[in-house]
Amino acid sequence: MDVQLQCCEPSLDWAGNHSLRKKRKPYTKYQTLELEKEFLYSTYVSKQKRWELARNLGLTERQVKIWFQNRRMKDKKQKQRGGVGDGASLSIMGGMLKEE
Amino acid sequence: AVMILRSRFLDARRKRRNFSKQATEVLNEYFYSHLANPYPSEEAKEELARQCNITVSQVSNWFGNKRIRYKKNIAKAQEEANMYAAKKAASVHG
DNA sequence: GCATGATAAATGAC
DNA sequence: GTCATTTATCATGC
Repeated sequence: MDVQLQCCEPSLDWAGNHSLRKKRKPYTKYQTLELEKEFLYSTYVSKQKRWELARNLGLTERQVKIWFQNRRMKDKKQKQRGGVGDGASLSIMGGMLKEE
Repeated sequence: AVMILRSRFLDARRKRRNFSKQATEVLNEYFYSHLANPYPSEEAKEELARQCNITVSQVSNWFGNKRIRYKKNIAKAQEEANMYAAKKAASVHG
């Protein structure tokens, strides 16, 4: 909880109004799946492919570009974190399978 | 489908644990003592991570959440204050 | 039921 | 391009 009142110094310049920013809108399962599919072939997308993806998924080319940038960062972060085998047991798999 | 399963394992949200009271204390202490500029350097993050026994990424996550939620609470409190101030003013003149 | 930590879109510095 | 952020959302803890 942050109920520490600003008693003396409300001069927090870092808390500026970034409120003109476009609101984050989660992508659909289909959009994410198609993007992930393309990411498997190449972590970098050509301009032609980017145009096709944007058109087929109802996204802008800028959104596709940024998605691949964020996806590469996620990939790097996961690799830094010591790969996939993090000691997860197979017994948990069963619970996941019936969710989808 | 296989990809989704793998992402489920990699998604740490499904195994989230609250930080220890001491760790939260250390982080809050830094945050409020640097309220004018609550952006710890990479070195400071590493030191905080060591003190709190968490990763640097977790320190970054904590400060990111702390900044936005602190700012939001300030804004909400201010909004509430303005609302009651306006209500009081209206009742006086009404 | 919200507080909290982690992740997903989106921006901007460089 | 990377990368540290902002912000909303997700998933969990309690």
